[in-house]
Amino acid sequence: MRGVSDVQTNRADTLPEGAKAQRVYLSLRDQITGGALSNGDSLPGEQRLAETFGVSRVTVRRALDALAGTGLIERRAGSGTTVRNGQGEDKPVAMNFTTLMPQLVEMGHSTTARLLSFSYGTAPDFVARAMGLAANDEVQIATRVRSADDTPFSHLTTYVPAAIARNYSEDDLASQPLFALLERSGVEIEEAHQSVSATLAGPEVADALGIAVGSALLSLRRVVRDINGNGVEYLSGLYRPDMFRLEMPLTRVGQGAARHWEPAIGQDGEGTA
Amino acid sequence: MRGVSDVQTNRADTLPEGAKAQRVYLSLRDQITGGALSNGDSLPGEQRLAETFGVSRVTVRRALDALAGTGLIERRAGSGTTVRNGQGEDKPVAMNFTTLMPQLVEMGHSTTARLLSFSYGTAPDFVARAMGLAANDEVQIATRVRSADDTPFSHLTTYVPAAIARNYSEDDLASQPLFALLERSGVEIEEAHQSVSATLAGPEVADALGIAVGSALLSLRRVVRDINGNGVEYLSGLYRPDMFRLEMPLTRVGQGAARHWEPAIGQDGEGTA
DNA sequence: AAAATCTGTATTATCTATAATACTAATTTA
DNA sequence: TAAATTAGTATTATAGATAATACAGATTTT
Repeated sequence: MRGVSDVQTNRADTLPEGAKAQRVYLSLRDQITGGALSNGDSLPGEQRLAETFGVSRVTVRRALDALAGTGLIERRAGSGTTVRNGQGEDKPVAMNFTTLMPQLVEMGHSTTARLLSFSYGTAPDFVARAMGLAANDEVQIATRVRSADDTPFSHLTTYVPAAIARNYSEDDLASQPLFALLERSGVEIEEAHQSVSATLAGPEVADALGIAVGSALLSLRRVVRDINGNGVEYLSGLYRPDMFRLEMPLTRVGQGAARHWEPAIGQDGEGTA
Repeated sequence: MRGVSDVQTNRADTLPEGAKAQRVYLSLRDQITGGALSNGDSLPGEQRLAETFGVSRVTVRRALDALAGTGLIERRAGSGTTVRNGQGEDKPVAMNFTTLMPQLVEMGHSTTARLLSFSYGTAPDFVARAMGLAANDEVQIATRVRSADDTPFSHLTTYVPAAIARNYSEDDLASQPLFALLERSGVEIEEAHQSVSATLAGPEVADALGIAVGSALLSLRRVVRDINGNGVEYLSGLYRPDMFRLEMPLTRVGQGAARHWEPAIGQDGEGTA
């Protein structure tokens, strides 16, 4: 009854039931995947963890059970618990600032898209406002999940004015980046505004991304306008932080008071190899 | 025993305790903020919601209590529950891409900093690796919390090589952006690499930011290097998504195959007024 | 070998989320 | 006005998460 869950490498569907155990689990998990706890590191003892989190040892135990189930930690009686962060950081998909719009083509990974829903309807309030549409304007609403090497990493919902959206098909959406489709449709893209934030995974998104409800997600909102200032795309994207990072290499240019930062294009901070 | 919690407008501290209530809360919240439920919309009755989610009415009630606490819904006996997606978005602190390094000076808000901890020690593995230091190199480790209008919104931990850090005092850290202190110390900053992701609030950070353990946080890692390629600062920043957004206005420049995106400097997408 | 530390396991008690039910008061609808 | 629907409130019961405690087995340290 938990949707699609028995996948090959679903290391994420083991959330403990209790609320406190959940927090301990999620907190430790993020410390590991986030780099605060590296591979060989040994965790504090269960008793100490219990004190740190202000819960009982049983609760800590549940969280550790879940973590051990995902393979993130290894426990040995007498010795202790050590981090088993499957070594090399797993190379999450990195979206560079400058290659941001072209939506992750050629990333070294083979990314695929799956269309979850597709419909036409009136634009929601906040979309209409952001894009500068009338309240009754019709838009195409599509939700897609993108995967890298068969692991889903992003949940994207796009709103495109119906007049523009008619220029491409449903199949196009599943196979090509929306960005390319827009330009193919003759839209002259001029400006975009992006806002990055964070949120928690709700049931639907969690299911689609193969993660636990309550996991942290990177949230990105994007409004794209053409040369006339008309909104042509509204994107609401949710990304798994363990699979996806937004990278921004910067260099400092100019002299004196005019000295400021600019994106370092053409060079990757970490390398995408 | 929950640390500082009775703040004026902390709407982020309302995650329900129970696991089922959490799911209902997150699901409804996402439907609202995601646009599936717009402003004036009225929700189904509590009894119906209970049936839909397969939980009891008490559980639904908890979720709704939390939603009402955040101001996302409004409940009236006899009438029902309506979505109050308070449109104006509450104007959180917005950090523009181009003004990113100067760390939020002149934001329209009065931001203050509080020094949580301050010490010298050997750099953690991941810091040493990222900055290109030897494993035993000494660094200054400082943790600060920044607040806007007395509401904390960011939790920053910085690592600076001891040799550089000796050039400024502990008091300097509490009053000035680290960035300014570095340049004052004669460091010639040349390059930075930032990585944005998301994570969950652990006990310490949650307490410092006045939010609930398990809340979503925007996570930013920054490595700054000087003209010789030596790492001079490593920053690990956690930001409350309800108080902080990373904004990126972009424009499309160039022609043909060379057409690409560049940050639109000097113009704010939302306005910082 | 002894001591200390750790996970593994078990037991019991308590607290709390959840469920089921009933009722009141406000509001809308017929 | 009467009926229906709704949120607000309260009560009771149950199940499950959590806490507190104790001890055994494994491992490391002294």
